Amino acid sequence: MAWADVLSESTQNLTHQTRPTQPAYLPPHLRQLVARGGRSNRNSFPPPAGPNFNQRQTATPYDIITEKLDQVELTVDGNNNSDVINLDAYEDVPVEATGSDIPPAVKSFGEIQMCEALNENIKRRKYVKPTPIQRHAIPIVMAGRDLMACAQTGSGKTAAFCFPIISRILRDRFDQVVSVRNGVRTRIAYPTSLILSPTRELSCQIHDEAKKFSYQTGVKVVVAYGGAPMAQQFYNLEKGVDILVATPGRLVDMIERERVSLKMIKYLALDEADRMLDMGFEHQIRKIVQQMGMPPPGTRQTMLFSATFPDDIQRLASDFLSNYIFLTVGKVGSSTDLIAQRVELVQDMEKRSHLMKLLSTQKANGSRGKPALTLVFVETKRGADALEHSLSMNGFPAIAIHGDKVQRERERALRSFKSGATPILVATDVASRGLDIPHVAHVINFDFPKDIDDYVHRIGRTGRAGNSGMATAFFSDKNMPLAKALVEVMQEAKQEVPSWLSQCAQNFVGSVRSSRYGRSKFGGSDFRSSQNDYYYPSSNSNGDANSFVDTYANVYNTGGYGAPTSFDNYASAGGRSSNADYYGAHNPPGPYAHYSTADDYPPANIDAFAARSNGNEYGYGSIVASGWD
DNA sequence: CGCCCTT
Repeated sequence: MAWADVLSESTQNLTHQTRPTQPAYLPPHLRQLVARGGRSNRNSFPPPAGPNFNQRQTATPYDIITEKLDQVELTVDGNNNSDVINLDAYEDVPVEATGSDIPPAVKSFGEIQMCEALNENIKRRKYVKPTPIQRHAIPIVMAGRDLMACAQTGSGKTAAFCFPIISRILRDRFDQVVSVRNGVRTRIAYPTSLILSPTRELSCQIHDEAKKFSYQTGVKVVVAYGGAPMAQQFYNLEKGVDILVATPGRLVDMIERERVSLKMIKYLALDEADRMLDMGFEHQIRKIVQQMGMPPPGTRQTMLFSATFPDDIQRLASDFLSNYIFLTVGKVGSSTDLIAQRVELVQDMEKRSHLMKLLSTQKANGSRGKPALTLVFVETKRGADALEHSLSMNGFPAIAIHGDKVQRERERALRSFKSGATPILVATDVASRGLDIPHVAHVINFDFPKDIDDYVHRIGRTGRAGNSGMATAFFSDKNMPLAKALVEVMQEAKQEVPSWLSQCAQNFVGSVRSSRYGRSKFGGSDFRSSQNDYYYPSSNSNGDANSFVDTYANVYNTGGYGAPTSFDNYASAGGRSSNADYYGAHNPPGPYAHYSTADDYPPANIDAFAARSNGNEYGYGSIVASGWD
C-alpha cells in the first residue's frame, strides 16, 4: 500500500482516546490534515507564510541595546560534591535575535508560565537560573514561534527545547490517539512531538533528559534508534507516546512498518540541525519531515538547534520553518573562553609517538585520584581501532567508539570511558556532537577534521557547564587548507594563535571557501539578513529590506548560570525501554490505558524513577550516567 | 571524502 493511502485510511479512522480528565479534542492542525487527505507536504522556496505572516507589526529599525541583568543569587542547595559551577563563565555572552515580533527573554524560570510539575523537575535538576539560550529560546517557543537557534556547545540546548515542548503538551492536553482499520485498532503510535538527532547515543541522552523533565507530568517520552531490537521500542510506543526521540533511519523504518505515524506531530525539534541537513542526512530528514505525513510548517511548530549553522544549511532548513526567529547566543563554538586551544604542527607519521608523549606528560595530572579523561578524535573507523590497539599495547588504557561497532559495544565504550575505567576514548565523529560527557579534561584532534565546524563541535566535548577544558590539535601538511578557518575560530575564542599557523593561513588564502565566521561575532548570522527582499517580498511597501524585521541584540552579563554539574545522580538512567515492570503486569498495552497522572505515577521519587531503567537485559542502561561521582 | 543514519 502506498504511503498516502496508508495515511489516508488510518486518518479517516483515527480515534481519540480521551485522557481521564479531558474531553476528546481534535487539534486544529489535524483538522487541516484530514481535509487534505494526508497528501505529502512539498514545501516550496521561499517557504509558505506562517500564521503571523500578515500580522507583522510596525517596522522596528535594527537596534542594539545593552542590558545588564539583575544579578540572580545562585545557590545550589544540597549539592555538597566537589563540582563547582564557574559563576563567571558566561559573562558578556552576546545574543542576537532576528525575525518579526520577537518575544522578550526571561530572566528566571519563574517568569515562564510552565506547569508546576515541570518547575519542580527543574528544581530537582538544580537548574537555578536559565542559561542564555534558555532565557531567549523558551519564550520564543512558548509563544508558538518557529525557531532556528545557534548556541554554544554545553550551554543547555536540550532543556531549551524540552521545557517548552513539555509545557505546551501539558497546556494543550493532546489526547493519545489510536487508529482503526477494518474495525480493528492498528498498532500505530501517534506522537505529538518529535525530536531528531544524528546519533543513537545522542538520542538516548536527549531521551534521558526529556524523561527527567517530564517526571510526574504524565508526558510520555519514548526513544527509537537503530542497532537495538525493535521489540522493546515498539512496546514502549504501544504504552503511549507524547514525545518521540529518534534517529532518522530507525524512525523511517518504523513509519514504513506502520508502527509510527507523524500525522499528529505538533512540535518538531532537530538537534544538531546543521548536521541533520548536511550531506548524508538531508535526504532522510526531508523524507521524514516532508513526505511521511507530518503536518506542514505553520501547522506544526519547528525548532532547529545547533552550535554551528552555516548559511547554505540555513537555506535548506528554512524549508521546514514558518516565519521563524533566528537566535544566536554566545560566541562561535562552545564556551570557548573556557577551552584552552592548542595547535601543534605534527606530521602524520609522527602523530602516534607524539600522542603518547602527550599522554605521558598528562598522566600524572589527574584529579581526584583519577586519571583525566581524554577524548581523541580520528578520521576513520579503522583508524580508531588501530589507535586504540596501539595505545593499549603501550600501556595507555584506551577504548574506541565508532559506527562499525555494534551498539552494545558502542555503549560499553562510552560507559567505560565515563566511569574512568578506560580514561582514553578514541572516537570518530560519531562522538563529536552533543554528547554530554562530564569531566572530559582534554580533547585531542589526532586527525584534524575536514570541516571546521566539526572542530568546533569536537572541542565542545570539554569545557561544559562552566568547567574549563583543554583542546589540542595535531595539524599536518594535509590540513593546510583549513588553517585560515582554524585561525578565525581561535581568534573568536581569544586564543593565542601560533605564528606558524598564521603563516600557513596566509599562504593558503583563497584556496578554500572563506570562513563562514568572517562576518559575524556570533556562531552564525541570520542568512535572511541579506535576503530580506526575497523572503518577505510582499509585505514591504517602502522598499526597505529591513523595515519589517525586528532585530535586537543584547550584550549582557549573565553572572554565570545554574547549569547543574552534579545532577548525574538523576542522569543515571532515564527510563529508556524498561518501564515495562511498572506497567506490563497490570496494564494491557494500549496508548491511553497507561497514561499516568501525577498522582498515580509509580516511582516514589525522581531518583527511583531514574534508577529503574538501568541494567535491562539488553545492556542499554544509561549511557549518560555519571562520570566520577 | 568519511562520518553518521532502518534491516
